[in-house]
Amino acid sequence: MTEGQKRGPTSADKVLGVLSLFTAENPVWSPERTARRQRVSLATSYRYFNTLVASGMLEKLNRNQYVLGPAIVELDRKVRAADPVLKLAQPVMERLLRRLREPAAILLCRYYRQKVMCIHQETNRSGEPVSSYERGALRPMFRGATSKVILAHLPPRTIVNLWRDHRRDIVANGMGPGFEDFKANLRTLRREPVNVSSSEVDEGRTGIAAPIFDASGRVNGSLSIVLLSSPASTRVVERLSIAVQAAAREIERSRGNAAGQD
Amino acid sequence: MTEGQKRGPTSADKVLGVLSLFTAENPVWSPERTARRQRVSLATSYRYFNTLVASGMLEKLNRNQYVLGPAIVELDRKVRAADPVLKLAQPVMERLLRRLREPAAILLCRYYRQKVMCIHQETNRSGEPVSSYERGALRPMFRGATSKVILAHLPPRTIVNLWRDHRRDIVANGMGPGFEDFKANLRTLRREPVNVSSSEVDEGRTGIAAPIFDASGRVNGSLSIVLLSSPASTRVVERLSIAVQAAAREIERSRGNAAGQD
DNA sequence: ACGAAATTCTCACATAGTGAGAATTAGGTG
DNA sequence: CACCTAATTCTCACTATGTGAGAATTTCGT
Repeated sequence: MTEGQKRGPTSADKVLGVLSLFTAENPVWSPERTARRQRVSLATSYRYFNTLVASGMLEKLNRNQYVLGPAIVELDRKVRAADPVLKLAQPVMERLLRRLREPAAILLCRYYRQKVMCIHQETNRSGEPVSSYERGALRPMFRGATSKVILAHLPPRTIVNLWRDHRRDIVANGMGPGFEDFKANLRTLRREPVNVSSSEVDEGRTGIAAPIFDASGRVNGSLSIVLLSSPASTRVVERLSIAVQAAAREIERSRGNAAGQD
Repeated sequence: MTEGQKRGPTSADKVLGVLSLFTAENPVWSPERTARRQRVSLATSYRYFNTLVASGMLEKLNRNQYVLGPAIVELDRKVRAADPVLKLAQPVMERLLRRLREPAAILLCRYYRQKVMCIHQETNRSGEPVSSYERGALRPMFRGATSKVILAHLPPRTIVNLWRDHRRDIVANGMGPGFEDFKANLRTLRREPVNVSSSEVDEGRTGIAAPIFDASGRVNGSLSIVLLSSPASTRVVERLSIAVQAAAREIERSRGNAAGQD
């Protein structure tokens, strides 16, 4: 475990790194600003932009303005088409949703880079925002039913890494103060077939989540019901808990696979 | 116009090139197969895969199996969030759809790489496939209302390039046989505020499409209604034509922008 | 058509990407 | 649980190629 030689980022790393500068708040970048940010020359920055534009990952909007490009849209379609879990889950999610009377959303989520990402959302509230937790959106790992139910079943390696990197956050969410406490909390979570959490992510929302496992028993993600209105009666929660569980089982039954490292 | 020196693909080009190997039919690739395909050594191919996995663009599924990764999902969300046309169009599309009684889909499309790409689809047929023309899907440039209405308004440069690269296809779709004929056909298309085409893409479907222009008068894309059932009465088509036009205008009114080169 | 800013080009240099093969790791199997 | 094979990483020498500085050129708004 003695530090291996640190290898500098490769050229392609830096090119791909450009993409991660683009965010919802900052969707437009210029080669100049990027050059400064990445500590490369302006010429090099232009070279990066050109290869990214050539591949369609970026698109030139105007003179000095580049945005994320259409190749990404095309690629995401392929991701959807190739995702076996999504393919199996979607009809199950639709059916589950159709049984609900209250305004709600059904979420399919997965672990990604120490966070949880939404893969698919079905909602019965057409038009307006039920949950901003839509495909591609990330949520914290330690709050909300959707996340916690995944967290609880992550492999030990990953748990250790999470503790190493997010100790403060874990403690702040009442899963501390020590590593042993954290593990004990996860053990407790694992005992319950579903997790129910209220107002942990969005005020007033209640999440009811069940884990989805792959053929070899690893957590593949989670399926959850998000209720718009604050906690209904206990009986309703119980009914819905059984429903998500059943749906998760149904998805598992047709055994797909997907990955998830840290 | 004497050939400039051909510059070989840069390293990053080749790394990004790996992504384009992944398709719906062939969603899983190994470093080995990729190495042969790209004419690089196995070691280099592994290096490519590693940088792509590190960035999340690829994901290791199993031993020798890599698939497109979650970073793409995350990026597409940012693309959606940053797309001003989409943001404006979506509510308009929903409203338009709500007025239709017949099973239908509303499509928002754009030009991309000598093809037309779907940006968003709204449908009133929940569950089952109304149109496989969903976000990220590509369609031929010379068939279907959705495409033709964009084609008609592309800038001259692009038209020339299309003729150069797809003469055969253009002629096969009855827009030939010469370049002058092609241009004449486009002129005719431009005269009509909407285009109506039946069974050109999918058997039995009818598309009614209107172009969307940006602030400086360039085609930004198209808005179209796709009817599931074969051609209704002329009166219905006329009513819908007026509706798409109105919707397209409405989108334009709140002036967004987007790009589109060849 | 003009002028300023954006973008590409040139070129010499050294970094860093490359291939061949050895070394190591990982996963399935008996 | 240890083996065996295939997958993956590592080493290293070499040279291709990515890089920065600045000049040349193009682009676009006015």
